[in-house]
Amino acid sequence: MPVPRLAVTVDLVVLTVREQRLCALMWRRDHDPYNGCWSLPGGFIQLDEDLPVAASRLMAERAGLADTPVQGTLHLEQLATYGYPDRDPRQRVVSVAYLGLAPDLPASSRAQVLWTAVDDLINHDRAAFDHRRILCDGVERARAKLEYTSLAAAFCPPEFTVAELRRVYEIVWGSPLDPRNFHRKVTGADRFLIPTGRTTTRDGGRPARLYTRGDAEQLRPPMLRLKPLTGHLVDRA
Amino acid sequence: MPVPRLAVTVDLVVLTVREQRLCALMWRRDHDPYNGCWSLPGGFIQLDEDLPVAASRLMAERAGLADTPVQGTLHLEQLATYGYPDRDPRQRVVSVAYLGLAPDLPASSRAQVLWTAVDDLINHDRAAFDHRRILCDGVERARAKLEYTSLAAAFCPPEFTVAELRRVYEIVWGSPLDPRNFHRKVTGADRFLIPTGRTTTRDGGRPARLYTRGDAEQLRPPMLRLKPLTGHLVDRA
DNA sequence: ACAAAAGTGTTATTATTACACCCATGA
DNA sequence: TCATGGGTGTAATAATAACACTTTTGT
Repeated sequence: MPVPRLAVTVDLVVLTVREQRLCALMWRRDHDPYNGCWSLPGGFIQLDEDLPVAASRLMAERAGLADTPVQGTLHLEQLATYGYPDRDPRQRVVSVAYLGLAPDLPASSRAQVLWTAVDDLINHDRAAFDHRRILCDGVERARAKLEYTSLAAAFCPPEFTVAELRRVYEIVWGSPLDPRNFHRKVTGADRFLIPTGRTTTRDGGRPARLYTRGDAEQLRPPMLRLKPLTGHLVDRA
Repeated sequence: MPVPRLAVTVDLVVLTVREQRLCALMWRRDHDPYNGCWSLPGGFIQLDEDLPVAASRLMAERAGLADTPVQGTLHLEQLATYGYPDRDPRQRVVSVAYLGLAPDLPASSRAQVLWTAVDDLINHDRAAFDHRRILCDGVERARAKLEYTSLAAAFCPPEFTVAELRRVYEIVWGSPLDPRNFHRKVTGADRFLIPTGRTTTRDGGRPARLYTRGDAEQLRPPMLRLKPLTGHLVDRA
């Protein structure tokens, strides 16, 4: 019996923190289906292309973000795969979603792709296909990973202050953190932050020390947010 | 330009604990490529079939485990997707891997599918395709999730003792835990274990209370294993 | 009675929380 | 000098780790 063959796409959930809000890079559709709705940037994978390669290519082509705008800052990881039969009304498409975290960069020059606040996207639901669901899964993954990894630094410029890092946590989690305790926790964690020796006053007040991200990928014990949120699983039979 | 179409499979990493070892359900290949090697049970998805449905179907067809041998015990979740171009020498295949956790059940009656110790599989490397890599990712996911979820109970029969649960942790993590502290931790966690009132002496010694799994999915604060292992990411561009 | 495993108590150490307080800059 | 945010100290609470010790069975 013949092997069924399907169209496979890569969709990107690219998140950043800008203007005190968690934002996602969204594509404004200008034709049917879902004309006028927001969709995640993405596209079909090529026959000779590995999945992460396709994700990087689409990040440049469709999201307008070159692979390494600042060295080492752009994070890209596989999120999950979505494949129920009628998720695209035209044809069956299996979509491998990738999660990208970026500092506050200028997006593409194209007007079609825009940073959009995640809250608005989730509440007003003008998202095409199942992209609201994929976006939610990506946001929840990012929230969870801030707890036990150094990923928050991916939202920051190459050099950042402890308070800037804290604001990332507060905006992504949507809850305030004690500045003093946060400071001790992240500066006390082994290999988590590396002081550069420089300082900045860009946030006003007393000069703050600047750090770069250390090579520790895990944060143990984790930073804990209260209310674990009803952790809705990505997929379950 | 035409949309490329690819073969899509679902592969299963099904884990259990038996005879004091962590075991995976493996398929002994009897034809090329990789004749004589072990491969993960799996197969092509059908055109009208959602991914979790395909995973359940293949769990029955190829792994010989019916969907609910014991109600609620069998856990199935999406693991990751693998798609680099030459992972199957015959044709390009994108594979969505699922992770299953099961109590110590008799596997299929077919001789072709067998419980095999994970240590041996990883050390001797007689695995077909990239199935060693997928297996490792599944094992690492299971290890990590024992820390902060109640998933260890998925390896146990419907009613189990605290010591049986502890042995799951010890075998999956490969390191001993203090029985007293473990006991207090899991019995003290809210909604984690529900006492049935019954006891058993099947492990010898003083009768142990039997529990069923509670409805808490998270364990906070987490159970922590030392040496976080070099957490190798599933996928990264 | 004894071995074996379940389960409880206790204490030292470590981490988190919730603050008071001081420090260094720009205006 | 004052407002603003950066950074340190400290004491109460909670969690963990490392034990001694008691309980309840089978043999």
